[in-house]
Amino acid sequence: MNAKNQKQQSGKPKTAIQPTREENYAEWYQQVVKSAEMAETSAVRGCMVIRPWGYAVWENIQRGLDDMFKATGHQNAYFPLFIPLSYLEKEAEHVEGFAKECAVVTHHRLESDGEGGLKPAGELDEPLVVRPTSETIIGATFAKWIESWRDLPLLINQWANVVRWEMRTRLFLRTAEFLWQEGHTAHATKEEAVEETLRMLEVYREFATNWLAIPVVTGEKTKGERFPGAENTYCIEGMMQDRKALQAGTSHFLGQNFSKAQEITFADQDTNIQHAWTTSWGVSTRLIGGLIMTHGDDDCMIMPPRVAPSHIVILPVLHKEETRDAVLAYCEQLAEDLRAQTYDGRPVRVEIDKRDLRGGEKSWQWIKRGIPLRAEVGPRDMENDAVFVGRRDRGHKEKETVQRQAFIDGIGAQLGEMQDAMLAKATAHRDENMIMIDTKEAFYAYFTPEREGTDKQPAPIHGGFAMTHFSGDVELEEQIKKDLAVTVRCIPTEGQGLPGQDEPGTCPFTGKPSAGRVVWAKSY
RNA sequence: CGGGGUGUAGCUCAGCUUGGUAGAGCGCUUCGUUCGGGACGAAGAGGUCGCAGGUUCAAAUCCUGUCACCCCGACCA
Repeated sequence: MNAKNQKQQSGKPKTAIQPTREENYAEWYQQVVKSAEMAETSAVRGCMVIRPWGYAVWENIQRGLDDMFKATGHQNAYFPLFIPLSYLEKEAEHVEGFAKECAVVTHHRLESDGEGGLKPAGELDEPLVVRPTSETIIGATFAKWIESWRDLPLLINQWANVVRWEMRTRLFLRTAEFLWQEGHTAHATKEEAVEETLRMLEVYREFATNWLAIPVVTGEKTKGERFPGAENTYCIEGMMQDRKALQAGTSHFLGQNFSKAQEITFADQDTNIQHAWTTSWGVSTRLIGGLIMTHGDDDCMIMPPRVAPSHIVILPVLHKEETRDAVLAYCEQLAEDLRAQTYDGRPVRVEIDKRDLRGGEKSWQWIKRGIPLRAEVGPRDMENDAVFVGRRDRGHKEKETVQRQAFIDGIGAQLGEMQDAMLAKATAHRDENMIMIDTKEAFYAYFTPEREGTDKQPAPIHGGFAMTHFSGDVELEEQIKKDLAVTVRCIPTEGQGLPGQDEPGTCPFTGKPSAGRVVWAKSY
């Protein structure tokens, strides 16, 4: 069904994109990615082109996180894209976990196939794996760098692309190639390594909450969901608007598994040779998918100001030739004054859209991109020394005239308010859809879609985060996954104020004792 | 990798059942009228119908294979 048909179909309000979230959430997501001009599919299967408006978001994410990594003592470095196959083979669980999704380079040149085409030639002695993650190649380097306890801790981060040959891909959420950062650290003691793992988990929580306005639950993964080769995996889990969970970042305590596999050893203060304790942690362009699914609405994207590529667009109303130059000059001055203001410790990011397009069309394009503020400026505003302002997290007709100077002076505060409002809204949605469940029947009912009307279609959006006691049986978790496609998202870490989290109780599925509640949900 | 669906103009799609040599809307270009809100009129450009075979006098249409994308599973950040 095309947009036109849908528009004519009924009296419902016209939305900037179709379908609405309620009608078809998965399709809505794809329309946002496309219509907000963030990314598109490419000629290469499973790989995306990140467009300037989407890439600018990634640059802001990088900047914010990188500052936090530096502030916690980490340094950036860069390691090879290619990993010798033998490296990957060293850690048994690790290989098993990644083997199925590795791209492998077997040749190093091309030659003519005699029919006008090219064929690979020069077979490599040892195949190279395109990194799916860099524990092994960085571990091998660490083994060379570390000799003494004085070399520890070693705190390294890499910004890079990785490749995981996934069966099914979705822009930003799961692509064959994606951009991410991976932190890798080595420590003298287990305690220090665990502390590092939790420190970076907290950095991720802080970033997701205060930069992306995505409220997250932090916690530990169950054995079945753990990173291949890790002792413990911790994660941040956000709730999307369809109430499914999105794993938005992970932090792994790797114990001595990788240091033993790769001989990362050091001489301690008693001259004994010891294996180091390592960690790794990462977030990826998937965060942008989380941003879309947390904040977007039926009119497309809404950017939290802190990571928005631009904060405000000035839309000059230029159709009268005699006022054109004056309006433009007024807009230029306004832009200059706004840029002199700061938000989040940096100059306000301002655009002027002078393109010769119809006002409505232009305005809708910026609405779809999710820019926080739109200022329409025409002769009338100029006469009143005012601007006509719309805020993206409010209705598109809810615009108001503001005195120019008051608007300029208040822009930083207004962006801050919008950032806070977005977090508050997302948090309320999360809290509304978080429930404590104490019986197996109630649990199964909660995750079984309700049928509505006569068409027998499952309710498209249902469920949420269910907190139950849990005995920890791997088989039970498997069974529930099979029955309902629901998994334990995490065993929440303490002190998040989650209801009943730390109270002991009884597992509703097995009747066995349980130390505390875990979070169950369907997930991406 | 299993089940389902779709590939036709830049985009969204019709045409396929019943084979006869390419259509619409949007977008784009030009001109005019408009313009505080996703305009209207006129003219114009644009496609070897995903790809490869086969059947046929003739294939977008029928058959086989193949590739890509989407949805549901399995896998996963």
